[in-house]
Amino acid sequence: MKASIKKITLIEDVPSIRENVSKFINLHDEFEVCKTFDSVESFILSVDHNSAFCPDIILLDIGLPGMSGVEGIPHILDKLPEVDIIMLTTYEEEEVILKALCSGACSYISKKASLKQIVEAMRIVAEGGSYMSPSIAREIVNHLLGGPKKTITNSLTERQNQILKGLSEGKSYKHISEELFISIETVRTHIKKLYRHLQVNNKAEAIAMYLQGKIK
Amino acid sequence: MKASIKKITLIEDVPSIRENVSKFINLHDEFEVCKTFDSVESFILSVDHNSAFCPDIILLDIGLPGMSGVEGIPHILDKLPEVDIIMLTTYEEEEVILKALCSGACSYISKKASLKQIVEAMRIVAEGGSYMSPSIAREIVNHLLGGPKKTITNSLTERQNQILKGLSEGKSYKHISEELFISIETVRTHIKKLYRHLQVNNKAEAIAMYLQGKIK
DNA sequence: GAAACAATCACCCTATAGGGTGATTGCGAA
DNA sequence: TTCGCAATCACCCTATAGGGTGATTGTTTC
Repeated sequence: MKASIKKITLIEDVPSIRENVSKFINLHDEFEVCKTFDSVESFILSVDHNSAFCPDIILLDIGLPGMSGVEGIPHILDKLPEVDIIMLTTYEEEEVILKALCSGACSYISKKASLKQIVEAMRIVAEGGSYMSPSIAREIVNHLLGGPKKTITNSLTERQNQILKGLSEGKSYKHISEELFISIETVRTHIKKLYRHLQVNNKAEAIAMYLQGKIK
Repeated sequence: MKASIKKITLIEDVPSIRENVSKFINLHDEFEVCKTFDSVESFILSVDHNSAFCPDIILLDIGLPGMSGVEGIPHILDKLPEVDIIMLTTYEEEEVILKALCSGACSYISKKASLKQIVEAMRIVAEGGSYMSPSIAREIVNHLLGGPKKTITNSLTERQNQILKGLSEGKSYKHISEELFISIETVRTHIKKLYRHLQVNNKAEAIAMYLQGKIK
């Protein structure tokens, strides 16, 4: 693993940054910048015209003209599902970074970081890790909980939760009633009450709340 | 903010660790260990009997006798929603740590880390951040994508996606048909086809797939 | 230019969901 | 000990969902 040279592609619209970063990366034996692009569009075109071309890591500017870096991630992963994407950010814009990570980027690094740090981030990623600053890490942990503190607002009874869980698994009222050894009428009663409690009018909305972790 | 002394509670079953960590933390002016407990149960009891008691940060052993640390997190957050929980782990068991973070822990630290590092992690958390090693960070990024590579399997047509989106927002067939300027029969046809495509039999299952990001 | 398929619409029928009202039991808090 | 409320069940009615079959139009692909 350590022996193989990782192929790097850089997508960045500012020529000077493109050149400086490329040069610095190429000073390291384990990395090699294969190609550089000034936009996601031109990168995609290149991949379409040469299916053999497949970098190991893409350094992707977050603020590109035309299609932004974040928008570009799904398109890139669509073509190259195995590639590791590191976002290059100007500031630590937490929301944008979180969105990039959710879209499939596996790490990010500030352009203000030293070139040394950029290479360090690439090493971490090449070894299957992901660099993350404390503030972004916390942001992500909050995201895991489905939004900071909105979660705690609603809360259902045990029974209501059991039944809502059943609903979200696609079970019918009848099926649920049989599983819980209660009448289908009782199931209906619980559902009516939990709808009112959640202020929704149908299964779909209730399930959406449940799956998005806005309950309990 | 910096001026206030953070109140720390330690939940750890091994007395020697409890004492050593407490003593070391108390050497630092910004932190103060208020109380220590040997189990989540005894901590909860204490909170119930003294509602005024509210630490800022809880250091929670992941491998406790009785209720484990991970199991204890929701119970603790139920009583003290605002508290920051740092898990104390023996090894970097990625699955367990991920589960702990999903349950509401905001960071974790290895017991093998130096006492200095534990205090460092506490500082990061006190400032609203979260410590995270590269391997755990990567694990979490993968989790954000809803499991490594399962996502890319299914894919629906544009129309099917629009309609599924409508369904997951709780809209009726009729409502959707009006929004898209098509007949309700057409909506029904699309839905029948997308159900077959996703191998489901009702709204609930389709919505679950949609919201869990298993589509497109 | 035939074959495949997305998008559109129609009619059949049954099953399921959703809203309203009302009742009983049993528990825990005021 | 009354009040509130969770859990249980019943019957009313209408709206919506779901499955089957079949047809037309237009685009894309081989």
